[in-house]
Amino acid sequence: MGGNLKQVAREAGVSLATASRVLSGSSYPVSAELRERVVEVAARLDYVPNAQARALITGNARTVGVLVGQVGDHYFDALVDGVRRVAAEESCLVTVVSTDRDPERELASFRQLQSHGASIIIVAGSGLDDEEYRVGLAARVASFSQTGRVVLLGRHELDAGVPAVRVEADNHGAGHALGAHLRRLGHTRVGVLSGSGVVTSTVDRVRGVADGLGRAPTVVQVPQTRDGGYAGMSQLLALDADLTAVVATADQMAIGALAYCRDHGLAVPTDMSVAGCNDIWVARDLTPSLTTVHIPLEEMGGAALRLALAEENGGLKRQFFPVQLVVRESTGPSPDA
Amino acid sequence: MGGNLKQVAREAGVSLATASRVLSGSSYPVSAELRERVVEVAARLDYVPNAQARALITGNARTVGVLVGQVGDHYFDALVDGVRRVAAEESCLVTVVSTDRDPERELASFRQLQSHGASIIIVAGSGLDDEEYRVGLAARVASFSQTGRVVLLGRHELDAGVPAVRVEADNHGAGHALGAHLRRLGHTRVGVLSGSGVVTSTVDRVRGVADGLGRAPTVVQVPQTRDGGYAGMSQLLALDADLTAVVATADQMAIGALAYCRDHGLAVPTDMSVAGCNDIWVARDLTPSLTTVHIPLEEMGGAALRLALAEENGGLKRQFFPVQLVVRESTGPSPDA
DNA sequence: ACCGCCATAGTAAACGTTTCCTGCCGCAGG
DNA sequence: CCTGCGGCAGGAAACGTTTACTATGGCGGT
Repeated sequence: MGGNLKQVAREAGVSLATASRVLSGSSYPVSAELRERVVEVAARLDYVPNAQARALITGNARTVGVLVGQVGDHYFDALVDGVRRVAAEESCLVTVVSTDRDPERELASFRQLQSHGASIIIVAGSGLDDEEYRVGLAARVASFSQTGRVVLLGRHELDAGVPAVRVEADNHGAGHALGAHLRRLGHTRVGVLSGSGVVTSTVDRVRGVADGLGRAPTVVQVPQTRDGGYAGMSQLLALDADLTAVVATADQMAIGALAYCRDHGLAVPTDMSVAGCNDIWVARDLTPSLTTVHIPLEEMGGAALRLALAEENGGLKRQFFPVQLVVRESTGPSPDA
Repeated sequence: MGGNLKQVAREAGVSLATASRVLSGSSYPVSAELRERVVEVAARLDYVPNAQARALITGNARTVGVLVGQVGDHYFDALVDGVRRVAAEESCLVTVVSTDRDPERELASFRQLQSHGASIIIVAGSGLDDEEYRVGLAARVASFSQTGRVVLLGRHELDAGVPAVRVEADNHGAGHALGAHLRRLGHTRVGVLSGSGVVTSTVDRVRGVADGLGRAPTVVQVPQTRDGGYAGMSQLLALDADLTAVVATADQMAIGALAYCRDHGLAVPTDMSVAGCNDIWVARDLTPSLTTVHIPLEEMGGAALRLALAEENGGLKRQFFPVQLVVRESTGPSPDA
């Protein structure tokens, strides 16, 4: 299993130190002759430096860990894409680990990333509203921030004392915009398809809808998927057959709701208005195209990493992203009006 | 920056060796009393083992690297999700790095993963049909396979001598199914929206369409995105105004084509049949719902990792996944017939 | 001619683990 | 009573790097 630095040094007839200095890009002066010899031998032997050994000494592995709630969920995928885009520029390695919305797994995964020498950990996970979990996470963050930086992405349940960079979207504002939009259209009986009720971003959106609408909507909690939305639509109508509008806390669920309407002869938006949240790319290509709220998820992901990298020099500690209502064809005036 | 093994050992009044044996789950016998003391101290100090140092000795970091062509592309996202699902079960860490379809970056990234001690590297990247690149990749694979396993996922341009596990889908069959389907519907003038012409999976699909159709379609190469499909549709009609059907090598492009048709008053499928490939989740929720070919991308991703893990004990070297045509509403009889 | 400094090379100590090997103790067999 | 062995603890080497420190030689300044 060839190819370590010692072999290169021996083959090139130089000391370990010299070889290291050449190949690690050190500023220490090495004569042109030796330098060239080392480079040549390294190429010939296909020397690949061992980043683990290097990190053991320098402490910095240029590695970013990202904790997400669920793989395959567009919300997290978009955030991660943003992180990766920046990571590529900075030639950082990104390790994503999914916690499947399990608090215990999230803590364990955090530990695992910490163990593997990540220098930045971005927590985009579930953001659970659970006391024990909160304490555990705070402890992990405190422990890790001695050696690296933590970014809390799209969540805010930890109090300000916790040493972390924060990147957040205006989730309440997103819900509020949708609620107000429906109110302007004359809707009073509104349903909400909500993802898990302990995830802070979801909770904020639901509250926002209520506030924007000026009254309490009917809420059901369902899996945050297309099929969850489909099933939830049926639950909502069972709870209140006179609903004229539905808001989903994520576009996938809204798409499920649209499918339900189509399958059950409900015209959208004539009989039923449907709106989503996040503005996934396909929202504009549906029929009817989906009213939703654009949330700059990719930008947020990118910002998360950038802030963490910049913070070395004491940069910005918090960034808040505004959202924007995108009105399309799936919402219209209430038939009651 | 506390929390290393030496501190735990000192605090517990035992030797480094004993502490290590307790905390690394070694089978070496340690008395119950010391064991308990070590565990207690480790918990109290919040000891987090340094995986880098450990990997330096054991050589095994339980880390999987995945090379993908482009983040945000559903094709790769689905593959990666499959990998991650299995990785979670095996508690492996997954590091994904995007090469943006740049061969040079792909090679560099491969090196970077190798350097960071990945024990398995899954190459799902571009699969370029380029000689120099092929040689470079073969060299990297050969180098890495001395210490780890390589999986080539969804590509086949490397010859059989290269020591790697292979997981492939029947890309030619996918194209063939679509071509044959359109032929049965009486279409003769067919357009193809193709992604990059040097990516093997894409090339295979295009050939498949031609073979299934029994004649050469009009092909344009466009970016493999929704907007690429939209623009490509316009190019195709400029090349042949009498087209009655279009096949896209990925669903996003087909969605763009549908949007183009809607914007330009072409009824689907009456005036124009449109079909995609991959069967992304939203395909059935479009209007009209999209005829496409289901490719088990997640299963393939999962299989890739599983085979690599199993191969330690000399497992299967190659797995081939069949595909299935899914006929929906976006294709119909040719208006010419 | 001597002192000291710069440029460059090499030696060895660290980084945090795991594990080989040696050593101690008590007990059973001769 | 001595020998051997098994259960357990610790010392120290090793993994592949980086880097602080030391060593050498040439050269300019006095």
